[in-house]
Amino acid sequence: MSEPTGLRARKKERTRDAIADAAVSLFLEHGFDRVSVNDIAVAAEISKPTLFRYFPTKEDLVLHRFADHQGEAARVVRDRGSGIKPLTALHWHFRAALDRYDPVTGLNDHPEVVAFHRLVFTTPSLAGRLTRYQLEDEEALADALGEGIQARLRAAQVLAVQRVLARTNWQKIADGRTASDVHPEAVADADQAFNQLR
Amino acid sequence: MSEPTGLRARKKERTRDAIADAAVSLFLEHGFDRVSVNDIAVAAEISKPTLFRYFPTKEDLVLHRFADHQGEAARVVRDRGSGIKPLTALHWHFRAALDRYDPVTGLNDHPEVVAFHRLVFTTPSLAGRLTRYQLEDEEALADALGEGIQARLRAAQVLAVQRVLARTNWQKIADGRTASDVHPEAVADADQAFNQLR
DNA sequence: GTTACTCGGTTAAAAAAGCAACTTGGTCAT
DNA sequence: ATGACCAAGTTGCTTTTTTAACCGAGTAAC
Repeated sequence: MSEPTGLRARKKERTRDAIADAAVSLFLEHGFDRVSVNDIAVAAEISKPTLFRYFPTKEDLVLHRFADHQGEAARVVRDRGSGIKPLTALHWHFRAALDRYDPVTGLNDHPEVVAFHRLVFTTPSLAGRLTRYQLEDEEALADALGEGIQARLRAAQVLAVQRVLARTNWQKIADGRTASDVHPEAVADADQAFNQLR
Repeated sequence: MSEPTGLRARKKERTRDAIADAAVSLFLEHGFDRVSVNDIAVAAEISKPTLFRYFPTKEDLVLHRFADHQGEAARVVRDRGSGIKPLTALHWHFRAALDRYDPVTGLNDHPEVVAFHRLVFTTPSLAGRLTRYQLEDEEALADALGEGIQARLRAAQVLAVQRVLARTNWQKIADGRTASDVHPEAVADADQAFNQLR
């Protein structure tokens, strides 16, 4: 089942996690701009070039969590069962994410996750970079949906909807409500939004 | 004060410790001969060639603790203050080791240390290899003491005395007594032995 | 305005580690 | 004794990491 991870692969993954963890925890403590990549390298006990071999930019130290979900929407569409419309596949996928309180849905009240979201959206360079990821995601989804301007438009609308939903959920959490409390509304919002898309 | 240890040196030392710890704990649990170097490599999460880059033989995985004290007697003699006789320097050094319950004196009742001694002295290949270390130690001490057969003889006698003292202490500990209980006798034995050497 | 820092990011060379396949020597079964 | 196996070390090759030095942009001092 699980790939026979060699020693090399296992250590690489651990190093990557250690770097990202050190970075995020330093960022949360002091703010993105007050922490240098050198500080992170020292905290993670690696050298600076090694850090950049794992993450292309300082921003990616934070955004890799989004990056890891790159192209997910496109994949969902491509891998949907036969006879299922793209939009329903995406809808189900989002609802499933909601049900497991996946952080990407904004529906997660773990303090760490909340602080992380705050970090991303209140740091300009991070928010900026995040939109680049979203653009690529959008392109991939467009390709999965077909060709021409039509596919592009639908891809943009779907992702815009998902962003609005996530942002809405996050806002309610930020106001102090719990994830499980918000869950029903989140599901209702999602259903309405996806139905409206058709 | 502390050497400015680079990243490389620090990690190397940690790896070395991790290997040795994994090895000794496996040996203590299953016995020296029932544990393969491969088992150790797996437990320490390194590859077999890497293991042998750190320790030349399987025995050295255990004996490095003695190896790290290699040439200590010689050093004590060379670094003694002016006007101090070699024998007194060695005497004081041994007494200091007794006072801090250094495992090399045999005067240490930590279960781990006791088990470790048992492991070394009941495993033929280990005991054998240990004598090789002692020989080298003896040569170094002889060189520090001077030249000729005279120096050699004295070196051999000093180290023989230390071995007897350690073995005596260890025996008492093995009989169930505590280190602090044995300590006065150990000091008296040492004083007598060293005085007799003059 | 020049000087000197700091910070994000890169480069080249050398050390270290991983991997797989090999040698050597012993043990056991047939 | 032959062949199969296992364990201690080794070898050659590749990948990863460290190190120190550098680049280019920004910025504060004077």
